[in-house]
Amino acid sequence: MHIKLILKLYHTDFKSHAPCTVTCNIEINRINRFFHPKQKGLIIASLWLMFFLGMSIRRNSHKKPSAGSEICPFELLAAVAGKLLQESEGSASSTSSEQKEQINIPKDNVKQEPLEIKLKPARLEDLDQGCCAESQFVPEPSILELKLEPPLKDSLHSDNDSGLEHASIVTTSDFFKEIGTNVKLEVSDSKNIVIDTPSKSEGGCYSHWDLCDVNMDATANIPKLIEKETEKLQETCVELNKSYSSVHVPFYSNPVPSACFQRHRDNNVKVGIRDDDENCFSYNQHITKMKAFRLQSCGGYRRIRKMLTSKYWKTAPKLKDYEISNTTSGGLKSFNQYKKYMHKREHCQSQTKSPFKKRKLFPAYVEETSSESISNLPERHLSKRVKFSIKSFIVPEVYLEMPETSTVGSLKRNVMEALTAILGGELHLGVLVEGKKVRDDNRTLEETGISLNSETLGFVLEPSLPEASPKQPPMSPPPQSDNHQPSSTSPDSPLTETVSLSNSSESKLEKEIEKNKEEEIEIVVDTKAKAIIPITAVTPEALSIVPLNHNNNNKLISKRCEASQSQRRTRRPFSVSEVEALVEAVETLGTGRWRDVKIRAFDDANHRTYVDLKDKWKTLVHTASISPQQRRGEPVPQDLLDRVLAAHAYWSQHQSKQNGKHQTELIQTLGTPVKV
DNA sequence: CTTAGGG
DNA sequence: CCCTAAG
Repeated sequence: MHIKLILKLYHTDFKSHAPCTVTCNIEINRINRFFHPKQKGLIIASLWLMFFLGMSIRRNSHKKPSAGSEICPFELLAAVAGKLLQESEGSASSTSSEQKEQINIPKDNVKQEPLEIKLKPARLEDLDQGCCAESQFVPEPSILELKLEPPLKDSLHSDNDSGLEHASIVTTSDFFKEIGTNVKLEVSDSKNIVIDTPSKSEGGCYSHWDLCDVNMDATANIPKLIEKETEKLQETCVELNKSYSSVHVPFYSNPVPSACFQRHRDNNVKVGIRDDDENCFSYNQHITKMKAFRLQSCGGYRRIRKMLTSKYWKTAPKLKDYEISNTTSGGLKSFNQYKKYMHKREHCQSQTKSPFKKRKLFPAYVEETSSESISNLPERHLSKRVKFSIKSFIVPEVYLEMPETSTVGSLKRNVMEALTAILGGELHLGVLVEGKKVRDDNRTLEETGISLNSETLGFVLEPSLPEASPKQPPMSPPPQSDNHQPSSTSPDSPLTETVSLSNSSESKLEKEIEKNKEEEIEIVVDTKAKAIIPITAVTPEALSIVPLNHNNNNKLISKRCEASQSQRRTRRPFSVSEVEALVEAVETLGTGRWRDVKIRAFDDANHRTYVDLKDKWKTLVHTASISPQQRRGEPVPQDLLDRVLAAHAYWSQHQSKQNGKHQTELIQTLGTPVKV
């Protein structure tokens, strides 16, 4: 499938001669390659943007909600989505009967190989017909072009014009970038960005979308701007939905998006599209940051297959016999090691994109708008809100071995037994960030990077492993009732969680041994979020049951177990303020007393161990000795680096570790080494 | 448990 | 950040 949607928005200000262009390219082909076919949510998500635009055009140009017979952008997009999804389904599983539904669009287009859609009401004047004219599926690659009108100067509330009048900013929104899209926003008027949809229906030459009346100060980030815009866009869409509720759009296997529009209790409007594969994307308020789904578990599937066909398969008795038993810690450890080993393998494989069958989670991440560079804040005054939307949980991986001669029936039985053993027992919930398991329940969202590092967040179900999770005291066993947010106890994360879940478990024996039980759980945290980042961070890491065979299996098993125990911590770059504190402490304490440094300057930062501090110092010294160009990450003020060098020199000379009386001496010694 | 260093 | 050998 090679669908490429190109969407261009031309934002032209005819009042001034400062044209603004918003270009948005969505290459679905790429998406298709990068993500699991079943991750239709993403695809649909990307199409949503188009949808919004299409809706807008339509509304503006026709002012009538009726779908009519004409195909408008929305339908077009929907159709494409359908097509795309169908492809995906087709390749994924062909026998399923559930996917017989066809896209309700002209078939002549369905088969099209490279399909580029071009809607081009590029000019205001053409908008009206443009929309319709293009509504027929154009066999030829086409482009959707919309002209966006800038706001009227007077309609803006920008009174105090900063000196950035003609600053041109080009940026890329995470959202688009992540889904293979590029958004360029050029703003000639740095203070205001307004995106309008052209329409001659209004008195003037254009009508507003009412969505991008964003007025931000000149220093605001463009991304933030885009956020706001998208936000408004979202709202607009919801509104539109009302009038479109009767429109039947041939979204693949699923009637209408409107059916998915739901309202959340606390006025959180949720918009989502659900496909037949229960991939439901919920757009909570803001769609700004749409993160790509990370595939991380394809390896598992492959491995299973491989194992199945491997001639090295050992005869494996009943799974039961191998249930992770908490016999001896030694045994457990070895098991963990196996996990680790496998995990690493998977990590490598995860890079390769390939079709696989695994259900993913769709946690959504939301970040507060006013999020200043949070990472820089000395201490969090404002606690960000994080929003989660968990699509489903993956059942822990199950491994089993069987003799080649065993029957499919026995295979099924074994699988079922294994699953029952896992799911029947106590389940724990694992929280993954960047594919790494967060073990400490007491860490806050911030600390774990869930809020900051919005990359990936995932949840996995795991059987209760007595020994494996020692420091996790009383975690509510059933995942359903589990808040499972490590933040629930965190002081600075005043999150209000609403957990609504519709538990629909079903079992399905996938091709080989795989099997998933699904539980749709939706967790909405907070209310005031600005951006949503659907993420898929499922590590196949979940616990697996491996036949503990007598001999050489133990080795692997051992590795596996350890993985669940030693997940690499999430990376948390030191902020400038932290560096400052570190430097200060080292200046007085020296470089050989990291525990004291820790106590002195990072006593409250549980996630900074003295080893971390030592390491940080090491890197700081290094950083200070290289050219600024070679430095990466958040730049550390030069004066701090100077202090680092000075302190480093001093303490290495004074053989460091002594009492802490060096402070004065140090100061004197250093005198005023810091030359501004 | 801490340090000190290599990875 | 992790891992570990050495105090």
